[in-house]
Formats: sequence, structure tokens, C-alpha cells
Amino acid sequence: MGITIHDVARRAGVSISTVSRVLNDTTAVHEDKRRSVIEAAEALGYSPNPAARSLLGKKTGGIGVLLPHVGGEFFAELLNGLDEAAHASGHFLVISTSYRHRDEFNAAIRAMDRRVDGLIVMAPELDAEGVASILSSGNAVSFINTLVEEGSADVLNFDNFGGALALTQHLLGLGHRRIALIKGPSGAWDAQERVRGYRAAMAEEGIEDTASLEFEGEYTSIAGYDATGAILEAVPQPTAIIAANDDCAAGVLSALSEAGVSVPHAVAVAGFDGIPSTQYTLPPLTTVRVPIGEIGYRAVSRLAARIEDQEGEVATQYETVPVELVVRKSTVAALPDSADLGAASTG
Amino acid sequence: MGITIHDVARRAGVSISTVSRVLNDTTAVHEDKRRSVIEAAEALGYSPNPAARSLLGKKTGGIGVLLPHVGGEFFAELLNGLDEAAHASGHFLVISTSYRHRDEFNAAIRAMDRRVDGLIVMAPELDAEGVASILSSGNAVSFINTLVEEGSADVLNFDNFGGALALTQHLLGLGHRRIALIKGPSGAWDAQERVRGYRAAMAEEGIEDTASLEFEGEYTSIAGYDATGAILEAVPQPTAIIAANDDCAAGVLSALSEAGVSVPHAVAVAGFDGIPSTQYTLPPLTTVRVPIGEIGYRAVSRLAARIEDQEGEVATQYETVPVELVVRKSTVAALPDSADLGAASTG
DNA sequence: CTGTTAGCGCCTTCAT
DNA sequence: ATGAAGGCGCTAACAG
Repeated sequence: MGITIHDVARRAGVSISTVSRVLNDTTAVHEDKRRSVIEAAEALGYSPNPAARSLLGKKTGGIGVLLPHVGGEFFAELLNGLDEAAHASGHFLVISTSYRHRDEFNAAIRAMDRRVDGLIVMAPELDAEGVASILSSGNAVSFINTLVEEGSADVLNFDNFGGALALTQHLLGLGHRRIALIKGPSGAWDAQERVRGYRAAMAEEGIEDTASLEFEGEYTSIAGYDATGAILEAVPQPTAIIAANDDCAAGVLSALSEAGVSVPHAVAVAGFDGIPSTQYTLPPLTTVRVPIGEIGYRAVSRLAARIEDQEGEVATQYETVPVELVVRKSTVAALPDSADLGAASTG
Repeated sequence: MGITIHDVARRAGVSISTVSRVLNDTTAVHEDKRRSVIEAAEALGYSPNPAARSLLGKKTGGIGVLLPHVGGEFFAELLNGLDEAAHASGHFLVISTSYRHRDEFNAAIRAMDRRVDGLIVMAPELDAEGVASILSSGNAVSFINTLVEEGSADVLNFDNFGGALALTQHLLGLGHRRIALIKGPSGAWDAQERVRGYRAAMAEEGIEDTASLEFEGEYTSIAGYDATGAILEAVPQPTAIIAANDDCAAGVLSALSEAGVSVPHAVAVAGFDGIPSTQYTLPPLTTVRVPIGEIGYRAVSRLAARIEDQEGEVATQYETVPVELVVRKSTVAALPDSADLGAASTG
């Protein structure tokens, strides 16, 4: 099969221990032998068998990545960040995505067991119990956008609450009052945070009951398309729509365009995530930019550091990464129609 | 550290061989022992050490994926297909992306050596020599969208030539004659094929010299944006633009919108790839749909089959996957302006 | 049917 | 400074 350390030893006329020593630079070796070992290794194209290495309790060099089914550009940006950091720290990425249920998730973790040195987990739908079971697996873990108790693990969450708050305030500042929200998956922590941010902003303005303005949705354009149908039937009609995310917003724009409703003049629309294509929708989309590539990069870097850290004495870091409101053409001041006037005089 | 086969054997009161036999179901074992082994294994939460297994020449269960730096949605769709098939065949994915130079590429391959059972390679920029070196690595390989000599490996290429041909013919059929092409990266085989398809269609119509209609570009929206600047300065101005791909087309639409040029009436625009967001551009984009998720799925399935196939006697398959012209609102008949009339009377 | 034994390739004491 | 030997966890002969 492959060429082994014995082959190198034979060719170099030394023992396998000497080869090992030279290649791992552990103990001093006479310069002549040293050179002939290196020469032999190169001539033979030798590289140590990773399986044998990790069998000795060494690191595998792998970083496992567990993601839910993530859509398009968000996913790509995240992965680019992860990959870049993995390269930089000399790791490779073992990726498992698209899990839906708890058991699929656990199966994925088991599949990675002892094949990787640590785990990147983005699991907004995971509950405390699930998080605990990951932590108890003994792996080094770095969470992204997941509900984890502070202090128990490294976490990089982006500010879903703050982003939704700022976005809603922006719309309120433009005079909108009937602001519809298309919610993300009900089990997802990030979606809940966005709802919370929305409600907080509305409450600040005295609008406590938003039930009739909240619509069920998902992080997909189809969901945005469908929800828009319901929104257009609402009476009185909302003057602004906040989509669960940018993909969802694309569906909203599409449905609105089909229905002949002009954006932003008849209805303002906003998304969340700040994926690149939001620059090219028509009109360009107001959104909340999440530095997802950077978050991926930092999550891996931090994990790599923890893997290096033999003693595990480094304190865990919990960080909420700020997000940025990006105002584009899809949101303008509300037209003062009759219903709005009524709302304004009341509020 | 972890719990081993010895622990299970001890707890079940049998030898380690018996445990191995039960767990791998290789030889018959008395039902009582069998049961106590299973019980012990479950109680201990035992799972075999993958490193020890692959050290014995067993498979690793990994499939390596080598991709160039791929943009947004295309990437995500591909990965979803790959991942789905990997799950289905019981493999996990080791992914390396964003390589640019030959040595980065080789380093990535080396990093995967003996960690995976086979390789998925999408490398449109790879030359014959590079392909040969991958093949000589002894790994099972399944290529996607790469220039590989038929018969030497499993290949799934999509029909870049045919897609570009059909797209150009569509535009010609609408009466366009000055059809600009924004080319992809010059070193990429798929980009060259698209150029070839474009030229073939133009030649059919008697337009042999397309040099003044071809513009340098990349598979990015920025490149599309920039190239559009040059196109708008061309005299006489093209009436249609074929972008290198959909991302590039997004940049074209953006530049055109900024310049106040109406699409499709002043200029028709088309893309390539058929990523989901092309449905939501304004106007929705005419493009060539590539079934990229499906291709990913099949590439992995085929690779998995080859990995199973002990003897390597299965013939390699070379397949050009058909693509589909998707006509949307961004392309309509050319206006008969003076330059067009001149061209028509000449041609 | 089942236990014992010999490695898979490598690193690491332990002697020398 | 260097070689010999043990063992990481597991599977596959080899004896019973």
C-alpha cells in the first residue's frame, strides 16, 4: 500500500526511531543522518499515516462543522470564513449540514467523534439539553448563533435582538406604524430574538399588541412569498414588511411585484443578514448586515486556540457580535393615508 | 481517555474478539454472549476508534471535496447535493475550498491523503497535468465540471457549450445581432466552453468576428458591473449582454439600472447557472439552469459506488449533463434601431 | 463457537 | 546520539 516509515528508514540506512525524530524534530540527530533521512523521505514522497498518529492520542487536525440547513449566500459566506481560518491554523474541515431532528444531529456528532479535534456548532434550534449533551461529549466546541449559557463554552452570537430593534426603529422613524413581521422558524432562538427586538421597538412607540401584524414564516423565499399573500389581505394593510431574513425578503418583493404593489412607495420592505444579492434586488434592500464570514473565521480561530491549549485553562468567551443597519431604497417614509392619520392621532 | 473494546469485553465477560465479532456481525456468536456484548456496548456508549480501524486498511468513511472559490448560491446548492448523497451512503465530507494556485491545490490533496476514501474534484482551471497528478494519487476520484480525458476517470460535466449556444441562439432569434459577451476567467475550461458556444451560435448567423463584442470578466457581480461600463461605451452599442454567470449578471443589472438603461427594452440581459435569486432580480433573469445540486448528489453517489467496488473493475463514466434554457423577462425582441437595421440588411 | 496472537504505522520510553 | 521494544485500538487469522 502506502509507503511507511520503515521504507524511509531502510532507504536512509537508519532506524525508524531516527526517522521519526528527524521528521518531528524532537531530539538532536547527527547532521548526516538527518540529511539522508530527509532526502529519503522526499524521494519516497513519504507522509506519516494520520490514522497511526491519531491512534497514539495525537490530534487529527480536523475541525467538525455542524450546521442546520442553511440557504444560499449566507451559507457560502460562513463557509468561506470557516475555511480560511482552518487553512490559517492548519486544520481541515469536516462538514455536516442539513440536520433537522435531534437524532440526526446526534448521529452527526457521533460520526465526527475522534475524527476531529473540535467542533463548530451553529444550532439556533438547539435547546439547553442538546447543548449540554454536546458539551459532555468532551470535545472542544465553539458555538455560533446558538442559545448557550454564558460561561459554559465559547460562543459567538450575532445581535439578533439589537438588529431587529434597530430595523424596526428605523421604520418607525420613517412614520410607519403598521409594520408587519414575517417570523422565522418558531423553534429557532435567533428568530425569537428578532421577534423580541421587533416587539421591543414597537412597544417603545406604544404599540403593545402586535399579534395581528405578526405572520408565520421561514428563512426561505417561498415563505416570504406566501406570507405576503396573507399580509396583503390584512385590513388595514401594513405599510411596511420586515422579512425573517433576506431570502424571505426576496419572496416578499416577488409577491409584491406580481400583485402590482410598488416598493417602497406603497409598502416598505426590509430583510435581515445582509447577503450580497440584497444590493441587486429592485429596489436594493434595506437590511441588517451580519458579518457572518468574519464570525466564522473567528469561531475557528478561537477553537484552534483552544485545541492547542493543552490544559483547557483558558476562560470561555461569550460574545454578541454587533450588526449594522444598512438602509437602502426599499424603505422610505410612510405615506400619510387615512388609516395612518388615524393611527398617528391616536398614538 | 475514550472507552475501548477491552472495556466492553470486560463488562460483558467475553474476549475482545467476541466483541468485535458481534459488533461487526462477522461470525455467529451465542445469543446470550451476543446480547450481553450489545448491552455492555450500549451501557458504556462504546463506539470503535476510527483511527484504529483505518489503520487496519479499512475505509475511513470520508469523502474529500476540492472546490475553487465558488460564489454564493451555486456553492450552497452544490454542497447540499453533496451532503445529501454523503449522508445517504454513510460518508462524511471533508471540504477544502478557495484554492487558487497549483501548490495550494496539491497541499489540499496531500492534507486529505489517507483521511478520505475518495475525492470529489471540481477544478475548471486544472490542466491535463494537474488532472494526471490527481489520478496518480491512487484515490478514487469523481470530477465535476473539469476538463478530463474521457475514459480516465468518472466525470460529470455540465453542458457549458450547449447552454451558451442555446442562450445565444435565443437572443439571435429575438433579432439581436450585437450581442455582447462578458467572459469568465480565461484559464477556466467552463468559461472557454461558454465562449465557444457563443461564437458558434454567432457564426451560424454569419457573424464571424465577435472580438469587439467580447469583454473580459469574472464570475462575480463586481466584474459584471465593471464590464458593463465598457459595454455602454461601445459604438455601436450592443443590444444584448450575456454575462459570464448569474452573479455577474447581477452586476450588469445593477450598472444598467444606475446608468438609466432600461432592461430588457434598451438592452437584453442573460446569465448562466440558474441560481434561485435569478427569479427575484428585476426583471427576472433569463438564464441557463444547471442542475448543480443533482450533479453533486450523483457525483458522490458514483464515487461511493466506486469506493465500494473492491476490484475497481467498473468502467469509468463520462457524462455531459444537459442544461436548460430558462427564458424570463430580461430578454425581449431587439428594437429595430438604425444600427440594427443596417446590420440586418448586411447580414 | 470463542479466546489468543499477530500486526496495521507510528511515537516514545528505555537502554545503550 | 541512536536502536530496540512496547503499545495506541482494532480486526483477522489461528488454534482450539
